[in-house]
Amino acid sequence: MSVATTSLQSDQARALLKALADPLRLKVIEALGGGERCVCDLTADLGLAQSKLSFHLKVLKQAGLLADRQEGRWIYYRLRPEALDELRGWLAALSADCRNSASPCP
Amino acid sequence: MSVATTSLQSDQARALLKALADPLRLKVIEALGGGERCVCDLTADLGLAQSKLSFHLKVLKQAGLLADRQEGRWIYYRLRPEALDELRGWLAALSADCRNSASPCP
DNA sequence: CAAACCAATCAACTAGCGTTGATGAATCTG
DNA sequence: CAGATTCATCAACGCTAGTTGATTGGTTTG
Repeated sequence: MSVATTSLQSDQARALLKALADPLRLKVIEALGGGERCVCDLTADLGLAQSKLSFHLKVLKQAGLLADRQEGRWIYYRLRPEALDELRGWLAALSADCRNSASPCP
Repeated sequence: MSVATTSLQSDQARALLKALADPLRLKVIEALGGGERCVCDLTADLGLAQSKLSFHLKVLKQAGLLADRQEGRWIYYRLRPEALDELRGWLAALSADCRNSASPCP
């Protein structure tokens, strides 16, 4: 039996999918895979306009994929792997359901 | 060690995410969770314009999430759970990577 | 306190995505 | 073969999401 992570609603899953389905945001996610980073580092590493990055960070945060923390005038962002795991669980349920499929219409 | 399902490229994963990140397409996916269906059934069940459904089926098929098959003048669509599994694997890798994260910048 | 710095926000613009209604291609029925 | 049925495709439109550059708010430094 698996650890009962309260399974996602369809809408919540869609919000995560939508947030992830952008090339820039995916790069941000991957950049944060290595650990917590402040915004100024991310702009430098990814070569992005500050405004642009800020927009995407907001989207990711609102989707629940990122958490942030302020320290002085820097703001550090980090991944929330729980969000990824929840999405993974949702996909697993979807995949499982479709295997014991009913017989095709005759 | 995990079963080596050749892990997805970032771009391929993004294509899947993008295809899934639409309310209508998600309903189609869920409708096909119960097994193979022909287009006319889907339009009826989901209450969609034929043209609209056809558009989304194309998107899902191009992303590799669906497969189809013709029988007479009907066309049956079905889920490809492999695609969901591949995406799940990709998410797992992402989640795993970000756990053994390097120490935050000092 | 003034200047410098970091990041969020805003308004204006652009482009891509989904919708709509009509048309076309293929198959079956009478 | 003519008409009907099923589905894909197309062009035109509208809307939402992302981009851009400037401004604002908050923090630190001199």
